Amino acid sequence: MVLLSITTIMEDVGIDEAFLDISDEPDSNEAIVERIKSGIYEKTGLTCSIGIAPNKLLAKIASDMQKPNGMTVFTGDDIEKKLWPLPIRKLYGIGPKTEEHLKAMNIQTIGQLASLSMESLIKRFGHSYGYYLYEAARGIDESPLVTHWEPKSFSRETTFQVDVKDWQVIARTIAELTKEIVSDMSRRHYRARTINLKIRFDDFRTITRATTIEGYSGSEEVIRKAAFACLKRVELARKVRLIGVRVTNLEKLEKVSLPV
DNA sequence: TCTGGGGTCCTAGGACCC
DNA sequence: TCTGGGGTCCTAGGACCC
Repeated sequence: MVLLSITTIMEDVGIDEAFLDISDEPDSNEAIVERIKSGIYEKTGLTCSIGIAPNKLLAKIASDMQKPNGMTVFTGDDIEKKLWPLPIRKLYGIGPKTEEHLKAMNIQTIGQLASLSMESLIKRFGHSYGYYLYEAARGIDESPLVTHWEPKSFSRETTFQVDVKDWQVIARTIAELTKEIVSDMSRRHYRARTINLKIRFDDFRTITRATTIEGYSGSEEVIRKAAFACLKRVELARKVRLIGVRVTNLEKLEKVSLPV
């Protein structure tokens, strides 16, 4: 609510982050930051860090630069000075695997990443991600704020305290997870066509199996049966550490309640 | 560094159809 | 009968984010 009083163009990112489009706000950056900080402090007693930049990618990085209770302004002119010296891992979308990969190529900073050609990045990382890295290293990000979205999947998973071998326990767990998912789904008025089962073994190997059914369903029985059909296709040679169930391929039901 | 849960997106390969 | 191209759907796995 604090943030919505600033602007209604807002994208929630998880529980404690958001992007705000303040490009049309008449107040100065400093004034807006002050309103946000004091508003959040009054409501929650918490401080926050704020980044102001021409796009989401840079705003995210900027907000990270002065961590407790800070504010960083990033302009298009700061790319070389502020972005390029940073380690690659600071770039949104670069995780441990890509970091490792790039370091093996002797790329340590975002600036060094920016020295690679688009062709070589696409060759190494595939079309979409290679192109993303090329642009991100230059601070380019045209992605709009997403103010409304629909879920693409519902899932539940659980890790056992002790690795299990007992088929009964596995089956019961699948049934329980399914029940919770179906409850989520029906509360939010969705039905699904594809049911995924995820199993992690005691050696951390993780496999998935999917079943796509004839039409969309929100029936606990139908979805549980599909999950069991997936389970049948798994060779349970090792103990199981984690079980997960996910439904994808969703259809939103209209407010007028339809039979499930 | 190794901890868990709920998500998203991407890629590759196979099946099937025209 | 064989070869090949293009499109779509499905499955399995991987990487990343909060």
